[in-house]
Amino acid sequence: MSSGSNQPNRKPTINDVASQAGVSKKTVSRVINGSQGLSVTTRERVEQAILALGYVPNPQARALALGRNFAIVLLHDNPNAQTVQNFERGILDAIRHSELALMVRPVDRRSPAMLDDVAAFLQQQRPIGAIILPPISERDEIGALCRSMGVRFVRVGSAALDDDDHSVTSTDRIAVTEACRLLIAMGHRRIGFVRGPQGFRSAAERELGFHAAMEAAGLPVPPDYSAQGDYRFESGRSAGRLLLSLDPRPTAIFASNDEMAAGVMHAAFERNLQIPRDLSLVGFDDSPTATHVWPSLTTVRWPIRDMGVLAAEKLVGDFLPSRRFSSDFVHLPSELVERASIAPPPVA
Amino acid sequence: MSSGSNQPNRKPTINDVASQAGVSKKTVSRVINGSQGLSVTTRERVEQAILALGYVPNPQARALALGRNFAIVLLHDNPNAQTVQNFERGILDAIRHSELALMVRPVDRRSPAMLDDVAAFLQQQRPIGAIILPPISERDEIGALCRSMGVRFVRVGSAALDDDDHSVTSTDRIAVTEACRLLIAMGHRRIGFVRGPQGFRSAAERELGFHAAMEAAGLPVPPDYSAQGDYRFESGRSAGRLLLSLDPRPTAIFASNDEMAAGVMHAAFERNLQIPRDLSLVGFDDSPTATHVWPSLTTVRWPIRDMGVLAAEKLVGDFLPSRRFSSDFVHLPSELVERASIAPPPVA
DNA sequence: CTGAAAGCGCTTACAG
DNA sequence: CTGAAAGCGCTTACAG
Repeated sequence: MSSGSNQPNRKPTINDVASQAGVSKKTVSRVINGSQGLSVTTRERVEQAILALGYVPNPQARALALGRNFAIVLLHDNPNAQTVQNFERGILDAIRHSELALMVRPVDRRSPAMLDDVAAFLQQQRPIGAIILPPISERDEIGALCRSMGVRFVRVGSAALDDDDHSVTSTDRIAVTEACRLLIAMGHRRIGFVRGPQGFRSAAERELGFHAAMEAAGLPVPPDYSAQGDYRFESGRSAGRLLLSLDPRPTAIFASNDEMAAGVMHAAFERNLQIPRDLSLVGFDDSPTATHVWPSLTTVRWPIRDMGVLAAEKLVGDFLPSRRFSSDFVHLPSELVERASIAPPPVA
Repeated sequence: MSSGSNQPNRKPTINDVASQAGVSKKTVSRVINGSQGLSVTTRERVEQAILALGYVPNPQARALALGRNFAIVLLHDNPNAQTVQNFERGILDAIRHSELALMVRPVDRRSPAMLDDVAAFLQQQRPIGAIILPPISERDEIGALCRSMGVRFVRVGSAALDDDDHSVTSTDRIAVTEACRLLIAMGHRRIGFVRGPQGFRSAAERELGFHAAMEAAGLPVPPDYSAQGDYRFESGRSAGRLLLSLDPRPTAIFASNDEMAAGVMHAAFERNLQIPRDLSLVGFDDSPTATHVWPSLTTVRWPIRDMGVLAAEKLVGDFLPSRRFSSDFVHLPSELVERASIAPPPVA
């Protein structure tokens, strides 16, 4: 835990650049910040001095002067590690060649002090902006909080949660409708549904997609063919046991995420049912689990990493050297991935 | 993207506290930083003023004055999202009630500029310290770099990578030996092994654990009963196909992580082998996959989250209000988790 | 045990 | 188009 020794060649500061270029440090500052209205000659001279000295602006000093940290914060309370990690990757992809850093801040959705915690954190760290993941992204108060604090923000979700400048959205409903339409086209009539947790917008959207497909096909949706889950494996197994004990039992089940689909698989195997021969199964997320289970799981790919990129670009596009999505982009498609877990229903 | 409006009651600064308490700001600074040698009366007066005003030190100003950011950075190039996420959780658990923030920095192991990138990042962000995950934690240069820059660091790994102040370690070798001993005790004689990627210390440790168990039991380890993998699912499937085509084929396989174990399962099912009836299988990590596959996978729990806590406590214990591990702690046990994927070998 | 001065490395009005 | 002055909110020697 030694502290730094005084390096012979200390880091060059804005003053070094200024004297090297023969200008004031204000002018150097203008170059760093890409301000308009500088003579080309001056700018070039400064840029050369910056290069020659290997000057890099000190983020701490800028942060103090600006009252803003050159960082963006990822605010989340998402229980799924893979999901969070993929968002992180996407954000980091986007800011890789920028001067921005990523800070991570998990919050506790159940705590009554959650909003105060977030407020205190933003007040302290003063990031340029925040990217907010579901499910907390779905709470309007958190958008209001960021607005009132002058912190940029983007809310990520399975449906539009805010205006286009402040939201990034996947098309879960459409994708689920498509998946169920495929099952119906294969001949399935009794399709079970495992719900996501109550109060989650993603869960609601996926259920709406299911109902849309069933209605369009004129198929009934008896209440007992839907079972409540909470996005976790255990809840999927319980839901599967329930649905598979129905008579007649469903010939296909859509689970609102892959973890619950894995739980349904266990319920099926417990009853010696084979997938997809006796039961077709579709999940949602395209998580590693979907490829690891046997048979591999047909699922909907949730474009998480791309959503992370888009959210970061929307948030701090003006700090990025390049971007992948155009600035008015909002919706990223969730897409069906066909694998081995679906087949036509058994001929009764 | 509105910028902040001037709030009627701006944040109190150290000056406000100083005048409220009737002391100099230097004294306030001393209280904030817990310096020795202050009269109890003075300290109490300052603490009351801090409470009354709701004062919180401005991290940006401290960072500039100290030349240190009140943050720790997680440096990693780990391909496994779940692993990274669990470390993050552990670190965040530890620093929850501190003034520290967590920054995440993935790096590219293959890039020749990797060390320069890390150096530039540390130079810019000036974190208090860095927690370094495997596999890059295994490179001694990265420890040397942190030392030379006066940045605290802890290297996490499956074996001691540095002195006790700078490393947190799991006991992979012992745990794998134990797992294999269990297989042997069940009656297995031909045990296949799927290696992790070359050059990874965790992979080497796990293989050493396997060999130790086999040797202790006087069992041969024919070279073709070991197959190369890279910790990814596909490599596990390939390795499984190879091992299961041997004659006589192994009655049990140890895969160096769960993802590869899932791949071996696929290879077994492709050949219509049943697990554990025809083949016993053990993985490593206790990742979600281990519970999601059917049959659920016997595996070794890698104590990632605890390692994250311990690493953070070791790194910045002096900034934390409380700690879970004593400061001289280094080794955290990897433990066997018995599930449904192992059984005695088929009676030939 | 406590304080006045100077400084960390930037940026923001305000001039000219 | 460019600059001198003041300030962001802390801490570090140096005194006393």
